[in-house]
Amino acid sequence: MTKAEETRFLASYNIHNYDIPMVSADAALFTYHEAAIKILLVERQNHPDKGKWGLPGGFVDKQLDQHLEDTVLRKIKEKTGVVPPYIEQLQSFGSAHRDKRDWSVTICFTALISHQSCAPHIDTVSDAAWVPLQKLEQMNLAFDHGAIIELARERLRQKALYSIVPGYALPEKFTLPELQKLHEALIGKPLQKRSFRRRIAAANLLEDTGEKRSEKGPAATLYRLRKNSAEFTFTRNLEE
Amino acid sequence: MTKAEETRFLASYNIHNYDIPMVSADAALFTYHEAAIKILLVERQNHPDKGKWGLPGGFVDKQLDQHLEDTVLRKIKEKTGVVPPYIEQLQSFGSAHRDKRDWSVTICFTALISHQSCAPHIDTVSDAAWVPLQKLEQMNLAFDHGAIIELARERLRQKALYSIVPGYALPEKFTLPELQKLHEALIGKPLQKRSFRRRIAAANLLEDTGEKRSEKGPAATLYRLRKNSAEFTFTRNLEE
DNA sequence: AAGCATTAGTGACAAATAGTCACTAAAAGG
DNA sequence: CCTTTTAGTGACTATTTGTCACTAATGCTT
Repeated sequence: MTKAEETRFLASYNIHNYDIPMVSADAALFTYHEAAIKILLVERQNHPDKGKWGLPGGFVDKQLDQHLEDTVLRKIKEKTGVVPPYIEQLQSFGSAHRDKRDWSVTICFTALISHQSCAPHIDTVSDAAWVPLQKLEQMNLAFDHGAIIELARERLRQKALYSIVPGYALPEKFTLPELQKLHEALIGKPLQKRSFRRRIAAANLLEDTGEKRSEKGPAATLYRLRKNSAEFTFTRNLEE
Repeated sequence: MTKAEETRFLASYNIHNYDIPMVSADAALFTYHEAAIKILLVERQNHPDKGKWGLPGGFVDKQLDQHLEDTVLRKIKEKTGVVPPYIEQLQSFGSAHRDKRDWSVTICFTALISHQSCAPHIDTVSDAAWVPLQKLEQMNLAFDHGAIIELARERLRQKALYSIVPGYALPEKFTLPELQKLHEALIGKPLQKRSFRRRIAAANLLEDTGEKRSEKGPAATLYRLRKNSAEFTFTRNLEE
């Protein structure tokens, strides 16, 4: 049904210009919510791969965008209503086959954001949703977006070993146990509390908000990320 | 003179198609020769920036190239006659201003090769040359290639602290003192011989060729890189 | 109100790995 | 044969992380 529709669409698709590839930018936007790492996915409204879910992104608009990042941020803002506090270029993917229309290049970014800061807006957008990484396996994503997410996840996993970049996926104020649980979720193994906390304290990466919060135990201190703490890297990895 | 020529060229340049950016791929190809880190530069034969030197690279050719890497490897082979043993994607640069013609995106790669393996072919190509990194400061490179090289160099510097990737810039057979001098050149500081050798030995990254070579002192063992030694990363950096 | 389970935060020592540096001995050249 | 240079190693120090028990704060239950 949609298969035949797509075939018809592809047959009529024709780029009659200089023989250059299409260029788009995509975002792997992660967050951490309810003990799960989630990624923002969008349901495609157009061919090809109509109906499948994939990364938010789109073609570079030469009028609207001055830089590659502008394209991604524009698309992220469309879906979430806000601009993420952390964004970094992941890698570009380009080949004759990754898009059925034509030779296509996508410049992919990894971004992190707190769940709360964009939850209100996402609720009003019917075609965007936070998907826990665990649920991705049984999903058939558009294009090569599955492989892209895989790479983004692996890179984020590495960062969890030598930086506190994952902290940008938490709310502005968070506790050290929360940050550790996020790192553990990324790495896939438990971490030593002592090692984890010691190095963060030594590098002075967090600011004490003066507030505390308690759930099932003693109150935990609420911290926020200091400026430029994304740039800091430890010279030694935590044990995997 | 060439300025007016370029202005005329730019005025007549017109992309009459879908309004999409140009896409090219460039290579920062490094080698180590005569105690200096050198990069392969090419003199531009066409506008814009005609006459300036820049990175080897060019537009994606949808007929010739199946993947982005094919574009770069094709261009590298044109200039050096060979395919480098190490290549990795660096980063993409895209903006409305980086190329005077139009909105332009370039996907940049970092590659390493031994000087000897491509020296014969380069000698026959008049518009390509190995340029020591120290000489780059007084050069006015094409486009944003100066900034790209800066980034590639910094990334390579990091790799010198936690991998032996730089080894791919040496001949197939090399000595440990040679490798260490290369790493020191990248890092900009002397390294502890003991620390440097100990970790390489522990990780079993090199294969003893059984041969030795001597210059002004005792004969040094000749090693070659084991397969996949580029993938290995130490969990702890050397001291900077 | 007292007791219990949970857990934030820390003290103290072991383990692993890099830094330091002197030392031996192998080449090359005079 | 002596000197200079330098590949390679032994042995100890320093630094950082791993380990784990322990204290005490908090919410919940009885």
